[in-house]
Formats: sequence, C-alpha cells, structure tokens
Amino acid sequence: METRGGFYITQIKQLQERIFERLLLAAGLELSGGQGRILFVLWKEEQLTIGEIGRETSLAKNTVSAVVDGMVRKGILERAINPENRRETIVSLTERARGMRGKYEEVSQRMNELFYQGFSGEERDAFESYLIRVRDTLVCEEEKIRAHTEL
Amino acid sequence: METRGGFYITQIKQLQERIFERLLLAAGLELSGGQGRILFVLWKEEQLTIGEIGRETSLAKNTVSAVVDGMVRKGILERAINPENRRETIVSLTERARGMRGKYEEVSQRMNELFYQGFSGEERDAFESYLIRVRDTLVCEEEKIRAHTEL
DNA sequence: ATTTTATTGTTCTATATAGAACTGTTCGAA
DNA sequence: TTCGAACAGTTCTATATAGAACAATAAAAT
Repeated sequence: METRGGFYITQIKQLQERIFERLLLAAGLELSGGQGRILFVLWKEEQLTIGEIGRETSLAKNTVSAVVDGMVRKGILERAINPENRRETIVSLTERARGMRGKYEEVSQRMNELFYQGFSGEERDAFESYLIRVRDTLVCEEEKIRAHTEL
Repeated sequence: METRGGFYITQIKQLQERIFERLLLAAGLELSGGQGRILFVLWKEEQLTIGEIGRETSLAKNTVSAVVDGMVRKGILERAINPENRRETIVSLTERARGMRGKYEEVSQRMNELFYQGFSGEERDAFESYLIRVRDTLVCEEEKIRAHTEL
C-alpha cells in the first residue's frame, strides 16, 4: 500500500497556516505563522540565540536571521551580541511582544480546537506522540545527511 | 495540557522538505517539493485545471499558477486553454515529466522509509488516518471562513 | 437580449524559506 | 603564539507562498 504522510503533512501545514493567520489578523495581531512560532519559543525561554531558535523551530539559520530581522523592524524583538561569545546573537522580546502574548494564546487555543475537532483526548495524545516521533526521526536524519556531506 | 499539533506539523514539513529536496537532487532530479507535489497529482490524473491542482494540493490558486509557470519554463508541464470553458487552463505533463516518474517514485519511497522509520504497519495506518482527519477538518474550516468572509 | 453575478486565472506585491558563499570569532593543535 | 579548523551569523540569490485587486469568461436573472 502506498503511504503519503509527507504529502498530508504539507497540505495540513498550508491549510493551518492560512487559517491561523486569518484568525491572528481578526484578533488584531499582525503576525505571520513563522513569526508566531519564533515568539512561541521565546515565550518559553526569554533569551535565545539565532541557532537555538533554528533548532527549536526547525528553520534554517539564515531563515531565522531574516525573520528576526523583520520582527526587529516591527519592534517585536531585539538583538544583542553575546559578550561571552561574540559570535552569538542573543534575541529577546520587547515590551510590545510581551503585550501580544495573551491574545496570541487565545487565538492559538481556538486554532487548536479547530485542528483537533472530533478528536478525543486519547486520540490527540496518540497523534501528537506520532508527530513527535516523526519529527525526531527527521531531525536525526538531517543531522546524518549534514555529517555525511561534510566529509 | 497544552497541545501543539500545528507547531509539530510545521517542523516536520520543513525538515521533510529539506531532506526530500536533497534526495531528489542526489538522484539527478532538480525538483522542489512543491513541484514534486504537483507532478504527484498529475501522475494520478493526466489533465487537471489550475483550480483542481490547488484543491488536490491545498495550495492557493495563485501559488499553483506561479509554480506551474516555472515548470512550463523548465519543460516539465504544458498549459492549454480548455475550449469547452475558456476560463479554464488545462495543465498536462510533457514527455520530460513522464520520464521523471520512475526516479521520483524511487526517491519518494526512500523518503517514506525515512519518515516512517520505527513505525509498524498499524501505526503508520493509524497515523495517516489521523492526518486525513485533520486535513479534512481544515479543508472544511477554510471553506467556512471563505463563505463567511464573502457575505 | 442585456445586465448582473459567479467562476477561473493572472498580475502585483510582500513575506517566507533555504542553499551557497562569505565574515568574523573562538578554540585547539603545533 | 600562531595558524588552521570549527562555529555563529549574515548576505546574496532564487524560489515558494499567498492576499488583494484585476481581467476574462460563463451562467443566471431580469
């Protein structure tokens, strides 16, 4: 039998992002999905480097750099050089970003309810644990590919 | 408990696409993930309109239009106006595209094996049926939003 | 028949995303 | 202590993606 997990994943990603951005806009938050994901990880840990954000979100480091740029311009984030290690850029939230948290989480929860409509708690848990397994596998595979390429 | 299905989905999508494109490149196929998905649906049904491709892939119609453009330039696809309904553009495969199918499917299968590494057949089925449920929910929700907006 | 409405794609614009090549910094080895 | 490798970000470039506004065509309403 033919499986098409990757195809479905991409479909869901697209649908979900279009819907989520509409909900954010309707709530008065002008954020893209990518920006939202970066905020999401910074709300859990106030200070992160570009690389760490990349690892948390699975975005390429140059992508993070570009998106953070846009958010700095919008006054949502700040950059600073880490004095301990001058190669690193430390990204942190501004007051403006902190003020967005409540609304963002509301929208996030509504999105979640849409997403998991018709799922029991057990089903949700089972599904998420599958997602985590696949994600971890792919993180690991990409790691391998990178190591292999560098030889 | 906090769920984050959407977050994981996006992570997986990014990882998967980066890995898949590398595999395609290594196999001598210069295709992006998005181009691959369009081929994938055209291999099942040789002639599709822009709108139908959008529905099958969950891409916005203007996105499909743009990606098809690139593929026409590369000699992979052809466009033609539907004489029955001159609003419609019929997209079809060229010989070049037909010649790519075998390799694409090989790579696809390898990708699938990576993706589902450690999954039993039952787990794969369970996971995919969850994915389909979520996708169908979101397709339906987007439909609702559109209907609502147009009033 | 003519006007209105709905459908289908395209264009225009802006952001997202990432590969490749690059700069600057740190660390380790000689 | 110096030089080369490893690391962290950025820049440059190209494609992907989609919202908004638009043009062309078809279908429906009057």
